[in-house]
Amino acid sequence: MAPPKIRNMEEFAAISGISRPTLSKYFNNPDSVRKSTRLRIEAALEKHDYRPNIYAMNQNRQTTRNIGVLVPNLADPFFNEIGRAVEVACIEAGYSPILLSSHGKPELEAENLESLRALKPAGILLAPFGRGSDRKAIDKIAKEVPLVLFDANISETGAAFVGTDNLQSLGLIVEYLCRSGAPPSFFEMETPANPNAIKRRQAYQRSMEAHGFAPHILQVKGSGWNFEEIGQVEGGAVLRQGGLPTNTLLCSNDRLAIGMLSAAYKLGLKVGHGPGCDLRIAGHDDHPFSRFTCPSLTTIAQDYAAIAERAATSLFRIIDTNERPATRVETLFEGKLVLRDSA
Amino acid sequence: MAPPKIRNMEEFAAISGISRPTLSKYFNNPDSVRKSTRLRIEAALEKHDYRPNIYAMNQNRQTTRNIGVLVPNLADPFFNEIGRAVEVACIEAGYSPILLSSHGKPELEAENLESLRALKPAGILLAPFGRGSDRKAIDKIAKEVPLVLFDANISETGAAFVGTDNLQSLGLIVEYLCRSGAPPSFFEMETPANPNAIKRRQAYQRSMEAHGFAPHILQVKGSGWNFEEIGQVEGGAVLRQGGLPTNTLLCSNDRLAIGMLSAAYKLGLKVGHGPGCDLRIAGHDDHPFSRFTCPSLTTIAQDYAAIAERAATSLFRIIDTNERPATRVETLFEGKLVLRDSA
DNA sequence: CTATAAAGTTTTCGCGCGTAAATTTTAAAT
DNA sequence: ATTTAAAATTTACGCGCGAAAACTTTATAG
Repeated sequence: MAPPKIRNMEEFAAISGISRPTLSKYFNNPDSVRKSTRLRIEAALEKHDYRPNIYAMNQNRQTTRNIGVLVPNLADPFFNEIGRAVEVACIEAGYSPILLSSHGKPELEAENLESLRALKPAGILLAPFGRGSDRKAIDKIAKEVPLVLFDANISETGAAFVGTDNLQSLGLIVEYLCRSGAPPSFFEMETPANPNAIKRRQAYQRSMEAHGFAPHILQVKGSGWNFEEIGQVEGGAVLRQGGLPTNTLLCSNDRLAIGMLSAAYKLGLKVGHGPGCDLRIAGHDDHPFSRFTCPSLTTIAQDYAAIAERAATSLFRIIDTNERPATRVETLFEGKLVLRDSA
Repeated sequence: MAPPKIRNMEEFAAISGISRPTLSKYFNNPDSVRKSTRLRIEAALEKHDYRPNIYAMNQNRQTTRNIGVLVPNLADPFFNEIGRAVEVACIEAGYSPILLSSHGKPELEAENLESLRALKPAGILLAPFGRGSDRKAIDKIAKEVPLVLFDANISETGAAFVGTDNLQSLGLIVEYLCRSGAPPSFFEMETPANPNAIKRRQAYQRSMEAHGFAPHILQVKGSGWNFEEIGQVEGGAVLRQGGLPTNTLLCSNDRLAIGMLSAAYKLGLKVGHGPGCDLRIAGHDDHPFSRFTCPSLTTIAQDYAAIAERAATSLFRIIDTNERPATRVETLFEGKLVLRDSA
């Protein structure tokens, strides 16, 4: 390391014996220079640890190498995992992801999109709230910046969508529950903000009818992101009240199921599929905690790694080709049944 | 809204009838201009929605308004909450927080610090890994940028530290457990990476001795951040093996306790303090899920709001006064006992 | 060895803003 | 009305880099 710190690219050019424009090319794309000069530059970099000023770099670039990644709530383990997977995919493709969370507040979504716009990102990967989303705000920014939706779909918005095939995944778990015991009732919130929840309800109905059973849907009050709380309080009320057609409950997502399991425990109900069990409870999403609930939770695992990968590559293609796809592509991955002790 | 979009501050100056240097002052500190002109600027802003180019803004500023916030793992609800609280504190103080997670990988910590350095932040709030942290990397960046540690302390590093008083909090829960039943054994990982874990063990020992009991520490194998898994597997082994001096277990943190609860459930052990219970289990941190475990978890709640607030204000003071405090201040907040069903 | 394209160099400009100095205007106090 | 300080304007420069044009060097092939 040299005592005189390098202040800018000009100084680094002087000390490394490479012209500044060539260095500029290198930093914007190392593959755009000849291999021999690339090695010379990298050798010099190791000796003097210079890094170009990112603010000056991005000032004149019409488009940066930043990718905005916005999810509704990083505190939700599902979004944490998928957000992380998307982040990794961006890094591997040579982009700089900026992962933002709206902390469960839909109004923060539009605000975060505005913040992202100020960063002049090359593209945006958005997992929208759905109903709570400001559709106009999303459409507006989608006009300026390539934008791909994932997890939750909003029709006709963004250049593409990648998510889970709720029709398939609900079919899978309804089939399992019917085959292994009594057909399930469906437990969900009254006014789900998330479009997946709505699709899951519809898929539940269709699947039940396909098996020749009458759907039975329990819709409870509650809004926001405190799903466990809602599952515990309202689910407990459902269990106390009784009158369920069968002993089997399918929850719209694992977090509701976790609350429901907690309520069942408090009521002294034994959950599971073994002998002497009072109740079967299943969820959806394979929440990281569903392996540690009491009993462990039977659920559907979403292929979040595939979703993240596909969403990212879809965006990169749009960025690289610099043209929006003619038709908006929707890609759905299948869920997998995860059998545990609760159902 | 006017059709001709404003491209830079000069155009906005022309259209708003305010000189560009005054606008520049306004954007860097709205209170630095007279109220009447501030209102004129803001009126013009509403009409033309111009926003200065952040890259050009930060290029010449020796220090930006960015605050880097780095936590070891945003997937951990505790860090998610405290990270969010820190974020809010920064926003309220007029800074732009940049929240980064090292995803449980200590080697990412140094990398993230480097990324933050490139953003020329006004300051950094760091919750370090502890043992896994690259102390030299932290010290290096702390020389350039005001840096305040929170949650986990690393002696003599950073300008200040804010965290929880583990001595007090462990004393509180050990006292409760001893008073309400048998004295607890302490369950933890063999080589905890986090300095808090080490302090908690020491605090447990002291507290037990103060109550006239012999400490009994169970150290199990395991590393990384899969605490629930470790609690389930290794905790289950401990329970099966038997030979515990009492029926009471105090876990080093809630996530271990959650795994332990899961193991106890699988073994058919009834956890709680009521009649007919086999085992008492307590944790530490008041994890968001500890209200929904079976049974709900007795634990210690850290005052993360206070920690976040104090860490942020400590940093702001250093930034504003532009001088490191003569002595490194360590602030510890008290934990609160949260009584639930598990102990 | 020569032709030719590819890659590197030199030179120059400008992005959008921060910032400083000198000057003029405005507002508050006498 | 006068004084005076505070605030706004005018003017000018430079930050660190992207980017383009014209020129020179290097590499590869025939």
